[in-house]
Amino acid sequence: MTHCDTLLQALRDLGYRITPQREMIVEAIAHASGHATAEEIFEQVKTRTKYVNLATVYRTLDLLVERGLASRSDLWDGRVVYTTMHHGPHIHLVCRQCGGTYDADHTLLQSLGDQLLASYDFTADLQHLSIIGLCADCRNKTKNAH
Amino acid sequence: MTHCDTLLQALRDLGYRITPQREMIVEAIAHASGHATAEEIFEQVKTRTKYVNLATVYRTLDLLVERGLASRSDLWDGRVVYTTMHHGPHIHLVCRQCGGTYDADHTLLQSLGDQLLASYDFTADLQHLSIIGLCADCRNKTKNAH
DNA sequence: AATCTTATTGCAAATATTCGCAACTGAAAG
DNA sequence: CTTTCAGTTGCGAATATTTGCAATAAGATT
Repeated sequence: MTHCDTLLQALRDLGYRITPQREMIVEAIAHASGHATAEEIFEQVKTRTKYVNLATVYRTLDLLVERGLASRSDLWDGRVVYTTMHHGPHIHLVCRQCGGTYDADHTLLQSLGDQLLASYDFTADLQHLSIIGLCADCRNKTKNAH
Repeated sequence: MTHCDTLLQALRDLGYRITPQREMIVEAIAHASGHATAEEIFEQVKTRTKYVNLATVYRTLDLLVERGLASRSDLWDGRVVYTTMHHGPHIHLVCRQCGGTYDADHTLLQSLGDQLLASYDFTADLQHLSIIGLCADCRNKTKNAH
């Protein structure tokens, strides 16, 4: 069973209808290498059919995220990217000054997740957490960046 | 020295100009109890003067965040709130299904911050981190929420 | 296969946020 | 106190995202 099929089946199991639009959107995001923006996914699908609307793409992506089948990362400077959970987990370190992004080992979050579950009964999605901060470069030239 | 003055002085020290607009925006956010949206801050300032523009509010807030003087939290369902660093640090747990938010003890992030600095030379802003996930209520009724 | 129920779509309008650019004005220097 | 110049503002236009609503069509039922 391919990754797409897994996702589609998950949606079906949750009681959602599988429309041609959803199928193509899911295929697009599943096959995207790494992260993709809503716009990119829309463009991708549009190369295959004219029966898609950007609003539907947004709605489908929201749906996937809401159900934990995809993740949405707010990359600071306005970029918002989506990935299926299939994509290997990692932390996004996003520099609030230069907007640069760096990947960090997600196992650093292991104990945090456990504690949130134990203490707050909250199941954290730590697959693609974004953490804002300052990268080393920007920290060293903090005074002259405007 | 009041909290506002501290912020304004910090901006001045960084070489930014202190305009009446910035002064009022800083006062608004500093005095807001807890979190405030850009729109709320704009409304607040507008009760005092007509010489403010929403774009300026956004620009000033971005500036404060960029310089680490305030934090911006993306509260999932579209709400984006700002707080000065003065506001006590805590983790925002945001449920991706019901949109509910819960505060968690930020000391859970202590070691994470240390490790990110040690391993990636990245200074993480963990004062008001938002973590997406599923709250206990929503986890227990996953199947019938659409 | 026809029917029915209601989730889903498309479209256009509403929101939220950002950006380009000309006019304006802090604050440093004289 | 005046000048100067780069940093800021306001405005309107561009972008990004969401929402209301009528039309459409999955998928269950018969």
